[in-house]
Amino acid sequence: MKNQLYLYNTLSRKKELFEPLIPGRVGLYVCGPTVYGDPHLGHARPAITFDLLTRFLLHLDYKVRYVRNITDVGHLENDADEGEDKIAKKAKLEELEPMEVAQYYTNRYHHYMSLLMVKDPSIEPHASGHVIEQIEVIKSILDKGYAYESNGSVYFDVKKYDEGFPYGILSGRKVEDLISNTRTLDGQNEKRSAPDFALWKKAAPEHIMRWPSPWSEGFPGWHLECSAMSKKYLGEQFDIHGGGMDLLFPHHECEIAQSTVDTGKVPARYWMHNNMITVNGQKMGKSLGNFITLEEFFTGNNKNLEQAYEPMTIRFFILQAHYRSTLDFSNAALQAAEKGFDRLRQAIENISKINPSDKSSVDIPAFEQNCYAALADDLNSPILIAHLFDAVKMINSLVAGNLSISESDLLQLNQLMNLFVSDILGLDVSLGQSTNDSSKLDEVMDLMLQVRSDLKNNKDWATADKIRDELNRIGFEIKDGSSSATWQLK
RNA sequence: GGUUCCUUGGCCGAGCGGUUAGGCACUGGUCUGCAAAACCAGGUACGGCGGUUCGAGUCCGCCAGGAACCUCCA
Repeated sequence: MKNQLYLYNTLSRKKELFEPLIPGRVGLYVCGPTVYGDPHLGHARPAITFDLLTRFLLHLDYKVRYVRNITDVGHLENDADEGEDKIAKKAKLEELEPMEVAQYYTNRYHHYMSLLMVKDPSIEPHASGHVIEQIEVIKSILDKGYAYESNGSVYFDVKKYDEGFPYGILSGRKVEDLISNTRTLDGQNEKRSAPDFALWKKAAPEHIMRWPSPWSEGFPGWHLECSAMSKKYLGEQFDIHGGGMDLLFPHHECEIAQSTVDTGKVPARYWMHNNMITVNGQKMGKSLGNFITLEEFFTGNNKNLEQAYEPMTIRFFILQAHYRSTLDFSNAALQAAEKGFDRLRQAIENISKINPSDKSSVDIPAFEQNCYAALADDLNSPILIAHLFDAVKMINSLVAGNLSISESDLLQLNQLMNLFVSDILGLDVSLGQSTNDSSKLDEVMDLMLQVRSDLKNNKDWATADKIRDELNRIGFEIKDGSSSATWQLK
């Protein structure tokens, strides 16, 4: 029943059958956050995309080692002499220890990811904890002649690399184009050529995050941490490398070049890139200032938000679009997702109300096959969700008695809904009623409904409706059935 | 300027050569004292112009509009 998994590989620009290097095992590396700002909706996308991938791989019985880094050093704010580590800049602004800032945002990231039901990676290496490994990679590249030292900094020689290796295999860039089209930046004089990128940067005097190296007191270059840490934890070659599309160039292209010189191999065989989340058609990003933090989503405290949204609404919203498509944020879209998810949630609750028959008029194996086929086709979560809504309709019809289902099929249906909704899509469908005092609440509500029933029997519609309306106002939804009434918290 | 990608119904969002995507909203019906929920039924679509094909949102070309990357970024 489980299909073979096809994944879109950016390297080949087509869907490919996924075959791991070592049968039964998957090495996955995903570019994690730079911890200098609060996690926002953009951070949720790759986290959820690769969480879905991991959950599905685990379900397919692969042993997965999922490495997702924390970038707490190494990305430059400006080029060359103005070079300053982002973390350090923010730290000075707030007069905090740089690592204190990094730790604060790392904690925040973890907190919000767990609210979104994103599972922890197997290993979460910090760039700052792997400076030694990064220096080793630089030495290796220098030894092989593909890097040069300049004024205490070390640069990767892209032109030389391009002579013997296919620079641009991932992004399709050509070195000549890069040379002629690169925008004029300050301090290019240390580099031999514009596309060259830093492996090690000498720290400016005011730069407080610095480490000793054979070349200078400084810090590792832009793209080095991923090469060094993926090699350390997943080996010279591993299965899947993931990240946002905005990292495709230059980050991943440079990573491939570094690793190829260092180890002789393209580090990952499958490269997966999630698309951006946009606001009014424009990328949601730190530098654009149009991002909404996850905290704001959950509290509703942002001028762009008409209301607060539950973490599961956001997860469902993201999963309703394919990971390689842009997804446009709007309150209307979020609210539609909220209602849709609620219907799904309610249907799962309703499964327990179904009475089995001798035989089925529904096709559960077909439903199962459809779900697996959707996931196997490059993690097509929107198609999977469409099939789940077919099941919602099926469940409600079964409850209404329009369809019939055998006991074994019912058991199977229940398991499949649980599998796809909870285990694989990672959606928490519990309705959030606290269990502590719910029994007393149940008793009170039963009493209210009993009183209403008596009123209705006496044709006192006005009082009966008043009770229903008032309960509605408080937040209880009353559903009058033909024989009895039920209620639920809205 | 270079590279890559996108344009689907009121909104979101799949599909990518021939058969209902799905959700939200909307309309009619069933049920109900009336509602709500649920169920049944229904409508609205592939940016424009050419081309390939028996047949094109789906392939090709041109045009228009938009985006991402080329600079830290998920």
